[in-house]
Amino acid sequence: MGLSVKLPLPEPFDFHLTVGHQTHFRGRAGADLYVDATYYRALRRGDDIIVAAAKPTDDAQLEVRLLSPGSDRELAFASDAMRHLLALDIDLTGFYSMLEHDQGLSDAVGRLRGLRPPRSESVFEALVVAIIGQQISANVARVIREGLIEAYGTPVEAEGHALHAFPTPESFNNATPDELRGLKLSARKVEYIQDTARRTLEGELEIERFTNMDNEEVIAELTKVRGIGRWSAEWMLMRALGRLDVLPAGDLALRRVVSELYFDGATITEPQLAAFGEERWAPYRGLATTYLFAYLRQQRLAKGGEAPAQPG
DNA sequence: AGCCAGGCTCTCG
DNA sequence: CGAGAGCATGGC
Repeated sequence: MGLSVKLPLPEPFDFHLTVGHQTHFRGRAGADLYVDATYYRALRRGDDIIVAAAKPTDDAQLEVRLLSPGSDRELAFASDAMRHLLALDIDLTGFYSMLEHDQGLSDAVGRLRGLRPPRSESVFEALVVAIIGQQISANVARVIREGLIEAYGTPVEAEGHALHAFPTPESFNNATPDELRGLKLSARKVEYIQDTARRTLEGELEIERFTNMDNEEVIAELTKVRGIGRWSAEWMLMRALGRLDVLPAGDLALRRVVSELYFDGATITEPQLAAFGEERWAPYRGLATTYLFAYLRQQRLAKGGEAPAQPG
């Protein structure tokens, strides 16, 4: 059994699209699991692991269940976590009115109504995922991420499903570089990830340090860290801090999709995309980015035809 | 087979 | 300054 609570759903909210995007429409992606129309996640609270499940109810609410031992306190943690992970706290109305005046964007993402920009559990998770994803294709990054989480995450069972909490900074810090290289990371990415783990353990990357900074201040701070460039910092801003007006203009896939939608396939540079986005999408550049990535993921899925998403 | 992927650092002119 | 090499591996 276990404890549960029902959350009111914001409007608009599409559970399937949001969790599907979080799991790359594959049912499982790293620490996130989406099966039986239920979103599962194992979360860390200090040294404890809280296992939470979320599922929409017939009366248009979101039921959050606590699957690990605990009481009201743990349930409240699980419920807050789900609100954070699924971005239930943000207001999408401004973005949607902007969309009405943007033909290119609404043609591409008009069918994604109710998608919310899902978030990571922590700054550490967002940075590690960003570092893994540098330069390589989203597919390769996903494979490598799976391997790391299986090897270093904490295994948990949730209603018969295998689940992993995202690895701790300690676990990466204690690993030898050779072990991590064995998991398909380049020697350089191993350095970056272990350095990020060490800085996290030393308290240098605590989320509180960033919450009062504006985007450019956060980027300036993070890019002092070797291995974290502008793109990775922007990834962290979107995924960990939930910033809604971030445009990773250096992102190759984003440049290509914008080029297709607005420039007839002509190549655009990073400064061109930055200027275009500022004029066109501010203050919702991050939402536009999430929607375009989701659009790309759906395109790829439709083309590749593998790994069906859960029925919605 | 070879080339490109949701970057970043380092080196060199 | 800007340009170019190298990185690791999966997919086309």
